[in-house]
Amino acid sequence: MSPSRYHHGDLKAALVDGAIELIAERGVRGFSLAEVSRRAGVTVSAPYRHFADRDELLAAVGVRAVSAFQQALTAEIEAADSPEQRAAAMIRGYVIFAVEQRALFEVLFGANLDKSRFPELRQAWEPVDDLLEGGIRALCPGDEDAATVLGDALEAIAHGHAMLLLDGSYGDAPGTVQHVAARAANAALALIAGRAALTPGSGPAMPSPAEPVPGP
Amino acid sequence: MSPSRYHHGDLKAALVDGAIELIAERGVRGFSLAEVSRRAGVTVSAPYRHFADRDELLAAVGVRAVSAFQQALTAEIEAADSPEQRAAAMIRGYVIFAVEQRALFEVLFGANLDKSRFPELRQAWEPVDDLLEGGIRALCPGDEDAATVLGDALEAIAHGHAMLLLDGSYGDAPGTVQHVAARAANAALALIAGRAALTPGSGPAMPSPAEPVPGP
DNA sequence: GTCTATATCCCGATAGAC
DNA sequence: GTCTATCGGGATATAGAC
Repeated sequence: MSPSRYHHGDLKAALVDGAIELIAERGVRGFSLAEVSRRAGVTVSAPYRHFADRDELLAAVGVRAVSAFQQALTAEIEAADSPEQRAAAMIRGYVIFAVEQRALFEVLFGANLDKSRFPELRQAWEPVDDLLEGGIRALCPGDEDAATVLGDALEAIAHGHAMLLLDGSYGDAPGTVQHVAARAANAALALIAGRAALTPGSGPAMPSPAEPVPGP
Repeated sequence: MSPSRYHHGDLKAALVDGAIELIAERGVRGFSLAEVSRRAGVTVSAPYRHFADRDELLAAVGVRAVSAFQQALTAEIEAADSPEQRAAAMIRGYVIFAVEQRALFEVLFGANLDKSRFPELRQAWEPVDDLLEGGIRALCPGDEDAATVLGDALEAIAHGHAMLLLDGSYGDAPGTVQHVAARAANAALALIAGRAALTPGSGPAMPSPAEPVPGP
């Protein structure tokens, strides 16, 4: 069955798939190039034909993760019919993605990849940025600063719920994911309803140093 | 002079201190018993006289972290004079603590300690939980469920801002920490102002959770 | 209570054979 | 493109000397 020399069909793709599986099992911390190689049935040196080092493989996973994230958010948005509902749907999709694609989510926000080294990663984020930012802007027509502040707060709501959910802070009873996602969406609606309190000083006293959308 | 040996000193405390320093430099991921031992000036086997294993030292750091967290939140609360301001102050303290005591914060939320193994950790959390949930209850007199939902949402706001801030999503310009903490507090106030949308089913009938709101 | 020494395991990365 | 072999590093943890 095994010839003395064995050429893999598409090792590069197999390594990315294996990395996702491994991260799903052990988290980003438990990821290692060696273990991924083992699972792909190749020696630890084989991956270096396709990736310069460990981080380059992680970055490839990251690109796929951003794409999946974008797809998930887009799917959620399509079912909504008002700016408010669209924002709530995005928050809901954000939380659900974190759980259902936990490995990808961990790579997105926990891999600490060097963005300057992997410009394709930063580039992959752009459509997601547009998606999030554009959805929020509809809530604050003609007020860019307000949209940025509101967008950051909404994202923090999504991210906070997602992280605490992944940490197990909400327990693991059946239905918890949908429950928490729904509550995150409701929190988003509550924040939108009370958003007048977001900018206490009516003027734009504090220009934001923040980037509109995250990306590790 | 700092002693290079702890033969007759308090190695246990020195290890906890060193662990915090190390985590502050390299994060929880970069923590290792070996490196902490090196920094304390003892061999890698010495800590095993005081801690059964690596996680037991981390748990000791965790207990100290919870205590410091509680202290930070309490200090913020004391300066507030209304339930809303108290909640906002807690969120602000939460975010600032995450940055100023980053190592402790990482242990609290990123060490993934087995709480069933370290009941003292779970016990240490109880006063903090009471602080967070109790402060919220004043906003929802006589409605425990609403208080829980609101409390979880507020905590998610704090946690989301803190995590994104630590991840560098908001950049590192001077003043960013105070700025983000203030925005998190404002988001808390906005959420409180619009909290009717948090419980779409039980509150006064609202046809749509978020109907058009007067713009800025 | 700490040290020396050791066992065992993991990792990332490279050189050269085929 | 993959393998074999290897280097250099680090980790946790234990046994026994002092």
